[in-house]
Amino acid sequence: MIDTRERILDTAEKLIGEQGYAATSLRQIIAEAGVNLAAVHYHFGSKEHLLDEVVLRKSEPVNQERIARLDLVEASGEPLSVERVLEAFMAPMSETADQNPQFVRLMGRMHAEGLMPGIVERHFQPAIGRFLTVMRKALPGLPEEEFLWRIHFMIGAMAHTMCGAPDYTRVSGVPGSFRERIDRLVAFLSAGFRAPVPRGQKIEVE
Amino acid sequence: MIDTRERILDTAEKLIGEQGYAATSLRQIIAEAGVNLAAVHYHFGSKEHLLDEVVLRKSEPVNQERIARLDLVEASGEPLSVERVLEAFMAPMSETADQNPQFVRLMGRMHAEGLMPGIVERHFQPAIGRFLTVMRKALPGLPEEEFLWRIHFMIGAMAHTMCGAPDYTRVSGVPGSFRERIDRLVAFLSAGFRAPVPRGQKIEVE
DNA sequence: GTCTATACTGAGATAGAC
DNA sequence: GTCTATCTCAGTATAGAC
Repeated sequence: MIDTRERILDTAEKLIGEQGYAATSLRQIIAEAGVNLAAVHYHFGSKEHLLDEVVLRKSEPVNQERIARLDLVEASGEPLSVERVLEAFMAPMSETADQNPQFVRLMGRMHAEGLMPGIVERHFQPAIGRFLTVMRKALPGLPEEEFLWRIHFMIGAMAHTMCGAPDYTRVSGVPGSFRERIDRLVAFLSAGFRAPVPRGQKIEVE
Repeated sequence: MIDTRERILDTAEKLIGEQGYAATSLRQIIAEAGVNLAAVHYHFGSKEHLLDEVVLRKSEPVNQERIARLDLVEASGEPLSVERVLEAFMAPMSETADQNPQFVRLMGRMHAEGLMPGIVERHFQPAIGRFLTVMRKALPGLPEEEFLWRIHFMIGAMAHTMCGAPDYTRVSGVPGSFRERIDRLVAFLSAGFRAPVPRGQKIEVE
């Protein structure tokens, strides 16, 4: 059989995006792809490694674009705008998302099943490292510890917004592009990153 | 066997907290609890329902406390402070977390395995509904759609901070209580909720 | 090198005796 | 209420045909 490997990848991407990783058995994938069970283990070694290849194929271009845009922002000269750095990191994701619903579905499944941390560690580290470097330059006055916590808050909000609960758009009636989500998120996060640093046990701003 | 049900619950809570839900088999739970496999299905129906009972036992008091504090804040009279409402919602979680590491571990596992959305839907809805009502009063000028998106961002940041990646505290050297995390998070989110609403395609603040 | 056929181990679930 | 025995289905491993 020609292209056994590609047919497994394509079918796996489709089924895992539709049903999730845990709910999709290798036997279902091989039945729909018309290949033998052992061929999966020959080409990929395990179900987990198969997933890795499926994700890598789609996420690699996004992360390349992220790094390219971050390089551009950094080269534009300081002082860097927090908004611009956030935009450079998030826009490639939203643009891919708006054009490729299947990719969004897949990443949403990964997030919903708690598989994102491992995937991020294996495939997203270079782009994230680049982002941290440039973002740090945009916030020179923020204490390092506070900076890291705020990055942490950002990651949570971003993951939940890009990968989780897309049904929230129903509320307004309009479908709602990812581009719009990102605009809202960037405004929210920029304000958060610029917030005064809390001191002492209780915060008494207001 | 007396107290079969309770012994199953206790053992399940311990093992799932240590190893995760998927990695803990019913056979391992029944071996350590000294009961029969079928007893689990008799008392709980399925592995999933067993997990529900385990989580409910621990999360119910936290959500009760949340509602009580939100009632207090609302009764204090308007205008309500965004910080106070956020504090009322998050403090019970951090206090329980700082006192009960096993509960934190369990919730962290739930989050890491993508089981939180279902748990939230089944057990946290009343407390969240109460929070939304009071929070809305603290932000009367914010458009409804933007309000909902910002709640969404908050949920993501909060889930990631309370349940995910506690190792981030290593960076600073100090252990870092949940109380401290909440203070930082409240400051960050309050600024985000008060950010200007983005209009048009691109944001040009700065 | 690629792939097929088949067997192995362990999971959750269930029927029915006691 | 509890337990024994059994069922189905999962991922994995291996032997050997082409």
